[in-house]
Amino acid sequence: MRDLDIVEVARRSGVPASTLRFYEEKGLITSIGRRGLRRLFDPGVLERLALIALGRTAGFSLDEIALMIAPDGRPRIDRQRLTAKAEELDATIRDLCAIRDGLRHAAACRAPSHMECPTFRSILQAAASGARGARKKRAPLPPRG
Amino acid sequence: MRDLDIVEVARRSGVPASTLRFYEEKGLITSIGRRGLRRLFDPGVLERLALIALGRTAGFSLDEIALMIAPDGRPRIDRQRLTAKAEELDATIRDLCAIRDGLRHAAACRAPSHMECPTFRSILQAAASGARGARKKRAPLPPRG
DNA sequence: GTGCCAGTTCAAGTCGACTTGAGGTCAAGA
DNA sequence: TCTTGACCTCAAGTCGACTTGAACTGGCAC
Repeated sequence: MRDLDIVEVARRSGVPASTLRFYEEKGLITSIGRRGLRRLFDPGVLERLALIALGRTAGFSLDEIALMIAPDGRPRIDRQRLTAKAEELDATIRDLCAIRDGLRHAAACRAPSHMECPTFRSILQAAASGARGARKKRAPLPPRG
Repeated sequence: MRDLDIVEVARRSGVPASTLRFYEEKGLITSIGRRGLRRLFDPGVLERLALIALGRTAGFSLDEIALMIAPDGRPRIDRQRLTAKAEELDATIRDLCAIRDGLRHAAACRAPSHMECPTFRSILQAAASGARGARKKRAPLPPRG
């Protein structure tokens, strides 16, 4: 495949040109030259962008991702880090499942007020104790389609 | 239970005083008076804060939550909204499960490079097509314990 | 009564990931 | 050749949820 200009990369990857420039500035991707003003990229940038998207969805920050992607574009990944992140995701998933079930219950429940429904109250309890716990920042989820 | 001053509410709820002031300013909670300078709150504020925490964990913004909590503190919740949010959470959960499995696989996989592992590549594919899809903002997950 | 500390107000700052705006430049079409 | 339109750079702005800083004040201990 021939080199791609920024417009082409944007089109194929779904990542806006402004974001591509931003990523380049951050060192997440590299352009290999210009055609006129336009940046040219190696087609491999598409795979790299996919890797970045993966990392973002997993909850890594751009800075973390930058550390994990080797300059040559191949992932340079610390297995411990991956495992740790997987466990973090597990916790997140458990929470979200509980909340989702709570929402479904609240939507279906016929108690006169949610506050009088034991199920809802117990969900509240869980949420409250979550807030009371250690306040560690969890990476936000990125936009999704 | 007697009225609680802001320090007490902070202690019991785990929510910093600065955040309580911020929430009051936003109209999410209401103080019922002062003792000297200190705000006093009805003990019901604790339940309300739990409700707010629940909403945040579910991915609602503070503004959305403000709309859902009636002035009297009892939830005023649109069942459709709840169901919609539950479905959104389902999608999120599915994504996160896939990513988590991918991370676990990547951590365990013995392929010389992740890029040569078909499983990893297929995960990449999924991430990439996610990025390509409609770019709707998903609410970030709040901090958790 | 007077000093101190922990509360108060209000404005401004922070953080991450981008986006937007103003003004500049280049390649291609008329 | 000249125009046009798209990309360029660089700085600044945005968004959400708070936090922080400076300056102020009220109740309580001494």
